[in-house]
Order: sequence, then C-alpha cells, then structure tokens
Amino acid sequence: MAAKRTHYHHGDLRAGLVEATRQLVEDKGADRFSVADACRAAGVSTAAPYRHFEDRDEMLLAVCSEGMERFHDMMVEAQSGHTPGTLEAINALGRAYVKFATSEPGVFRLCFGIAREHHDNTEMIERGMRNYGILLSQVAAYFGKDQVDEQVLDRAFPLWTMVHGLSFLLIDEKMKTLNLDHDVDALLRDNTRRLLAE
Amino acid sequence: MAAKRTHYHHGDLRAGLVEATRQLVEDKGADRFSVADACRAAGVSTAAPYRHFEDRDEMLLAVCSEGMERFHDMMVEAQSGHTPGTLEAINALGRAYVKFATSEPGVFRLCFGIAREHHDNTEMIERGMRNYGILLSQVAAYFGKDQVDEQVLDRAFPLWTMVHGLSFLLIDEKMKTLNLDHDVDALLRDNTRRLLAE
DNA sequence: TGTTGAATGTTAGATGCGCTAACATGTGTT
DNA sequence: AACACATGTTAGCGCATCTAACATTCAACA
Repeated sequence: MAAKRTHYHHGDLRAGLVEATRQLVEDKGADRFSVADACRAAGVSTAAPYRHFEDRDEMLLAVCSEGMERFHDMMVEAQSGHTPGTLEAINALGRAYVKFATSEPGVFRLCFGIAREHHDNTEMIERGMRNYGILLSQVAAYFGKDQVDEQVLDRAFPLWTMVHGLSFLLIDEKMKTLNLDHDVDALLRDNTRRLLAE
Repeated sequence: MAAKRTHYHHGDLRAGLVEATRQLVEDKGADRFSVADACRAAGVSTAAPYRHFEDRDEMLLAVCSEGMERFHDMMVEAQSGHTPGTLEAINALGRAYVKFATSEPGVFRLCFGIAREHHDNTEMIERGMRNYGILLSQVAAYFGKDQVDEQVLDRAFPLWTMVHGLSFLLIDEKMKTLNLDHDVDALLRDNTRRLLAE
C-alpha cells in the first residue's frame, strides 16, 4: 500500500488518507488507529494530513461520514426489491443493518459507539435522520399511513433498538463466546413480527 | 484526588489506580484514558502502575471486571423484589440493564464495545454468562420451566438485543440528537411483552 | 531484634505519536 | 514569465507508554 509516489504531489491525498484510515479502523479499531500509520499507508510524511484535516478526529469523522453514506445505500438497495410497508421490506432493512455492522464492524462501532465528540456534528445528525427515516417510512406504510405520526415513531423505535443491539452483540462476538446459536435471519423475522404485532 | 502520600508505599495502589481509571474512563472515555492521568490522580509516578498491571489494557480490563460485578449486583438487586418468572421481574431486569448503561456509560461501553482484545478473557466470559444467566432463569420461569432449553434461549435472546440496543442508543444520545421522545420504562414494558407474546 | 529478600515505589530514558512552524515544490492564473 | 496558493517535507515540542536501574519499605526468619 505504501506506494512510492513519482510526483511531489499525491493526486488525491485526502481520499487516500480516508481510505487508509478506514482500513486501519477496520483492522485495529478506531482507538488503535494512528495518523502515522495512515501516512505510511498513503506514502506521505506525518505532517501531510494536516493540509486536509484539522486533526486525527476529523480523519475518523470523514470515515464515519463515508460509512454512513454506504450504510444508507445498503438500506436503500435492500428495500428496493420489496413492496413498501410489507414485513418483507422491513425485514430486508433489518438484514441490511446487521450486514453493514458485521461486514464493517470497525466503521459501525465508530459511527455509533466511539467518537461521541462528533455525535453533535450537523452532518452526522442529518445522515442519521436520513437513515432512520428509511425505517420510519416503511413502518408508516406498514400501518397504512402516509406520514410519520406518534404511533409510527413508537412502533419503529423498538425495531431499531433490537436490530442495533443484535448488531453489537454480533460484532462483539457475544454469541460466539457465550456459545449462543441463533439463526440471525430467523431471529430478525420472528421478532420484527412480534414487535409490530397487536 | 492527587493526595500527597505520607508513606513511601501507597497502601493499596492497585485499587487506587483502578478507581482512578474508572473515573477517567467515565469522564473522557476509554480511548481518551491515559495511564499518566491515572498516576497523577493516584499521586504516584508514571512507572508505578507496572508493578500491578501488565500494561494499559490490563488497567482497563480491571475496570471492566469490576464493572461487570456491579452490573451483576444491580440485576440481582433489581429482580429481588419480584416473583420469579413474572413480567415484572423481567421488566425490572431490563430497567436495571439500562440504568447501568446510562449511569456508567464509559464502563458499559468498555465492557461491550471497546476492549475487544479482552472479550476472549476467561473471567470476562464467565461474568458475561453469569449476567445473561440471570435473564435466562427468569425467562425459563416465565415459561414454567425449571431449566433453560432451546425455547427459553430463543425467547430470551431478543430481549437482550432490544435492551442492549436501547442502552447504546441512549448513551450515544441518538434519541436526543434525532429528537425522539420515548418513555424508556414504557418502551421496555411494552416491547418485552411483545417479544414474549405468542 | 537484626538481617535479608521480596514487594513496591522512584528516576531516567528509549521510542513513538499528534501536531506545528518553517521551508520546498508544484500548479494555475494573469 | 511571475506570482499566489495549494500541498508536500523536515525538524522539533510536548506528552504518552513502557523498561531498566535504583531506592525504600515490609515481612519472615535467624
């Protein structure tokens, strides 16, 4: 990865650093990530990132932002094949959520767990709303409503908590270490149904 | 806190450092915690901790371990006033779970999110099993069984995921930033019922 | 009670990281 | 061609983790 550059200028160092950072976050976790490592991966000096980012946190924020975008795309993609408001559509969202978490645990943890200092970042909040909005729309449609009201909010939120919790338990390998054997898809299906019932 | 000691020896430096570490983890997060800060708080030199801990990680592990103990105690305490196997007993466990997370978010995050390197630690796994076992027993009793079988496992796990997810969404302030207004107790009650129904 | 080894503290220093200041190089505009 | 600006480098400060060598205290035993 430490590609020797032929030019003095990198070309697109910002993007290169974000990708290196993402990789490192995935490999060693956001807390273990170091700017210096990212520099080595991108093949630049350790001072270079500061032309593009305020500080280490902002590099992580960029990875976070990019991740939320992918997260969004995955959910949009997941629901695309289903009739809006059906259990299948909602289940597909749940599976996409879990899939993102398990395929990019480092980034997922970064977006939610760590980096509290960025949780009040305007862009992050907007991306979060946009993502949650996808579920809200589906749940609204499920209840035959054309907009999100109190009831929709009350019934959608538990779905989020369950899927979110499941994601964390999966990536923290609680099921593995505690020897729990559950079929994730079945779990999502059964309990989404239960949470929406009655 | 940086109490000047009168003796050359501290008395119980290990405990002092664990407490200082816990405090710092709560204040700045496990990733922002520094051994040097803990030393200043405990009033010893920066080399002192290494007589008691292998490295920085082991200090965090100690906090983790201690936290799991408190977590356990809180859940045992919470269920104590209820008839085993009732919805009230199970709800009480859920409330205790969320209460621990929200009152010690730093430690909670440390126990679950961060510190993956310790998730395969034997002691941690045992403590985790013990804690989950409390819920499993209640759910077994709820279904009128005297031991944990497949059905109990299948019905208890979703409860964990929901409560776990709720805890994370609360401490990451997603409800605040996304302007979601939910009564946590009602949420736990309603959805525990739904997840156990049918 | 005095000696002595183990436990637990200190200081000094090696190594590495985040970040800044001063300087170098390339790029695009007029 | 000349200049301003963007983007790279090197050198260095301050702080962090951790180790090695040394100091002090405690506790066990003669």
